[in-house]
Amino acid sequence: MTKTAAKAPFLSVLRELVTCYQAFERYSAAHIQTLDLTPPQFDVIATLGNTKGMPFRQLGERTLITKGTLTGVVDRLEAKGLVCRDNCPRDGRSTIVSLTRQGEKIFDRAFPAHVGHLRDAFGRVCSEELSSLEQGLGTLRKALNAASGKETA
Amino acid sequence: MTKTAAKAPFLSVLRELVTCYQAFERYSAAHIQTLDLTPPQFDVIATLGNTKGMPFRQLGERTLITKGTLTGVVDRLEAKGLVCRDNCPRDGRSTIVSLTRQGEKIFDRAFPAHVGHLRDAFGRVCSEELSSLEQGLGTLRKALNAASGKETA
DNA sequence: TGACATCGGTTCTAGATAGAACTATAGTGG
DNA sequence: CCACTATAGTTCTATCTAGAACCGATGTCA
Repeated sequence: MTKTAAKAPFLSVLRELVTCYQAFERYSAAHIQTLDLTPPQFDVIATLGNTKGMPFRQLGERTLITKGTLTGVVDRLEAKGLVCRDNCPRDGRSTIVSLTRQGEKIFDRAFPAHVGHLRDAFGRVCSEELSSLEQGLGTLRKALNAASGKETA
Repeated sequence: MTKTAAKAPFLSVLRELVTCYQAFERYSAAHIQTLDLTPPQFDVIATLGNTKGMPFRQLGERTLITKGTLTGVVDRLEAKGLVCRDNCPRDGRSTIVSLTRQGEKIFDRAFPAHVGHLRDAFGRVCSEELSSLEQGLGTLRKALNAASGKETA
């Protein structure tokens, strides 16, 4: 009967977290796809927008993509002509990634459109509930980090 | 300036959803890894536990893994000797996946342990907050589904 | 200044992912 | 009973993923 394990009450929160996240991913990805981009590719474009470019390391921190993965994502964006790599004059190890002219065009068009798309969904939830949700998620995240011994807050 | 787009208030909820989900994934995966399983593999084991097996289709619905992906996951579990495929006597198209003896042993050991691991984290959050979180996530999920025109509720 | 640790990126490996095309079986309507 | 359609899994393609091993450039410290 897997007695204590079977129906711990928190498992339903867990399932909701997963399905909600997946619903968001699907919703967001469906729109991004119409731009011929993948979600990580869009993430990179969105992060580089309105900047003069940044090194790989920083780009990875902001997009939450690990460096090994990021190399491939940037490769494909470079192949599409949307970003370019340049040597960092200050540090011979470092590579600066920035949007090309064409990448900026995509950003200017796609970013506001995507935020608008998201607003269509999030706007259906009242702001009190959103802020309570944000707080609850923060609490859970801190609990997860604390439990994994990292105390990352 | 990407005026309307730049700092829509819901973007912070969004970011929290993503980071919280990732924190959960990391926390959960770290434990599962100690069992020499990947998260999807564990999902399959957990779903098959205490059942007599089920067809691919049903297994995919429950684990939220699409069928093309599921084939590969089951392949690897079969290679490890934890699950087996059998022809469905009722339907020649269908394949029944079930735990082997060894798979059941893993399940009996790993499933309660994993739930306990999760409880270590979720137990740090009071149950009122958890249920409020569950409700907020549900609301958002419904909003996302509604906005994508599916009205899936 | 020369040994050594560190850091930024790339490469490699194994696995997961969705989606589309494909195969074979099952059910359905004339 | 035969054509047609739908369904269950597999295969294929392109991408993403983390993590480990690697390589060249930097920085440190003795």
